[in-house]
Amino acid sequence: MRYPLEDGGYVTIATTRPETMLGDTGVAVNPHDDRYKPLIGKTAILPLIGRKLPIVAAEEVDPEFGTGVLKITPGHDPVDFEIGKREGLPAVNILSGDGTINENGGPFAGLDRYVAREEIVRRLKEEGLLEKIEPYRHAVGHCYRCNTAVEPLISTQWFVKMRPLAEPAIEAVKSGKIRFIPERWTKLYYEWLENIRDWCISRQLWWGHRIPVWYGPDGQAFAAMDEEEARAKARAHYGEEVELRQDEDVLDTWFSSSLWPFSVMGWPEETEDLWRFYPTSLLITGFDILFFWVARMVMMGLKFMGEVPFREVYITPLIVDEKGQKMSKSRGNIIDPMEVKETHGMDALRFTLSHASSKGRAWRLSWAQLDESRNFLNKIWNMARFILQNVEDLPDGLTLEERKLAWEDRWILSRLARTIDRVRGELERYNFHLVADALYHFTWDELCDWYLEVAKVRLSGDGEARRTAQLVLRGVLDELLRLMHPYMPFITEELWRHLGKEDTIARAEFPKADPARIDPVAERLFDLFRELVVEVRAIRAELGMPAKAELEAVLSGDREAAQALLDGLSTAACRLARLSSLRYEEDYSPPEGVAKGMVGPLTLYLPLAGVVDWDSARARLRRALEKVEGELGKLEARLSNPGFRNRAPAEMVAKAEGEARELRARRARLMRHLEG
RNA sequence: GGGCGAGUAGCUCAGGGGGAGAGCAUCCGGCUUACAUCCGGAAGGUCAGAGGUUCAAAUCCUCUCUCGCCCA
Repeated sequence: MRYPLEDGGYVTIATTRPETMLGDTGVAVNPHDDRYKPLIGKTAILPLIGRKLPIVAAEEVDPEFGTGVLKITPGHDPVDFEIGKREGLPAVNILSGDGTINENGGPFAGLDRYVAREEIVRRLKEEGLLEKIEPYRHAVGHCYRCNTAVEPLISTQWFVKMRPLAEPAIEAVKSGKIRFIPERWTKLYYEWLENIRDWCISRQLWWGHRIPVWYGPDGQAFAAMDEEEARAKARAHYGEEVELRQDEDVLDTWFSSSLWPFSVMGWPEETEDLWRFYPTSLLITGFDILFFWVARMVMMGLKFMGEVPFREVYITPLIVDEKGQKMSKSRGNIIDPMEVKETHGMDALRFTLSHASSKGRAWRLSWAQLDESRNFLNKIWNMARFILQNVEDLPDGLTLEERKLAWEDRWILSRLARTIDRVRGELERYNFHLVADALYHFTWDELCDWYLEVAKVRLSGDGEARRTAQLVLRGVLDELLRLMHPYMPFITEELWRHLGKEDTIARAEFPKADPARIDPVAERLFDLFRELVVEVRAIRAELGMPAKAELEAVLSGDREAAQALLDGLSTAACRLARLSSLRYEEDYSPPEGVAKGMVGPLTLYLPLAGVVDWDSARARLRRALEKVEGELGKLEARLSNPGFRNRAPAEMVAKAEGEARELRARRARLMRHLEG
């Protein structure tokens, strides 16, 4: 559109909304734009209307965009409004509430905005003021419900003055009355509050909490708790009864939400709940509403209750799909909780979310992870079923007191005690994913893979040994269910009842570790036992032994270690490693055709029959030797560094020396076996 | 322009000063009476790059690169 200049000539201005010209009160150019610099301070004439438009300088104008000349319509554009305010240009509203042009539109008054648009274009064309029309993809906002183009216009709205509210909210965090986890969010919180702007709380919606303000006939506003109070205020003001009209707008939902910590407990009544439960201890929410909600709850809590609404704020990441994209229906990457409920169960969803929670910004959720959780729950179910089947005949009243525990009992009880400690510790630090991890690995890798398998030895027998195993199994299940319950409430409740409990598990005591159960001796021995079983299995698998062949194994080396192992765990070792026998010989001289392996300070001899790849056997030993030499090389380099000996803690030096000693012994054995 | 987060095994991610871990995927072998949604074994990584601090760096500091988000 061409806007004539008072002194002759014209400037050309591009617009996507020609009808807004009716509200133009100025023209702006960029002060650094040489093309238009001379025009600053001059005057343009608004076509069709004749209004005089001062030409002003504004940094906001992008010389590259359009023609580089901007028409200023303070009444209908936010940027123009700012410029207009700065330059003292009047704001003219040309629109009525129904989308028609109002009396400020001169000859176009009464026309629908789109009709007016066509009419204006036609008239400009007639007057030779239309330079050209070209297609353009614009970014005018549309209503997400009715898809109507949204027209910015100036109106009266209610604002909350934020500065006086923000100061105490900053102070509450600075003084430590509120703590953010992870701590880094604190910074963002400060930044927002320190640069806070007044908050517009009027919303032009048809639903919601209506703004509690009533207007008299002359527009005088009366804010009140209800209409009756407003009426009283009006009566006092006018000295007579007048008609009142309530503001038609509703409050921003975040305004109502900011009152939530106390309004849900009955505020403004002084209820018992309010006294008892305000402030709460912990708020858990996503970082995306740190400003919208969290900061505002703090401000309102301090304002109306005189106290912070919560002591700690745990900020979670945002749930996204496995590619890191925000879940949205239009993108089609939604994981629907209702579908998860059918296919995997809510426990699986809960466990997955716990396990996948992290301190980053993305909380990735995928069907693969849900599968993993479902498998874990299935494992728990089967583990519990096995235990329950095996303790059916356990009489009431028996306890572990005074009973002689097997090595494996001491081991699993020790591991459980450590797991309980770990779970409690990580819960206190809000490391939910580490809690999930601890539960997962204790249950699967220790209880199921090792303890249950070893316990089968005694369970298949009878007498007191069987009773002890049963008691340990039942006890471990009992504690483990309580420990897992917050992470998987449904399955644990169900199994709890199968354990014969009357009351809900939700009311049971959360386990507390008994330090006396922590048993490093049993852990060391059981580790050696596991090493033995794994070594036998590995040798068979790698050397291509038939899976079913039962073997006679011989141990030699450290007599003491072998003794404890054979005394307590040889039957279990035979069962788990499929051995027909396991014995110790101090100076064993193996015949031909014996595979050799390393088990801690012991050497394992495994006479193999059948189709065996002896080259692999030697290769296996060589690989072991290479690994030992590699590790030993690094250790010795460290130990020969004077700086390490002088500066590192003595226990680190001692540890390295011990490890080097063991590796040297192992290396010697490996070399001997490779020669033989 | 400013700020924040992420970059570790093929994939998804833990770990956060003492020498690298999980699940899935891959390869080999198993229906061993709780579980094939399972069991056993194996392979796979100069922890984005470059400097620095330290006896010691995936881990702490600085810079660079890539990706994502927030604010203006």
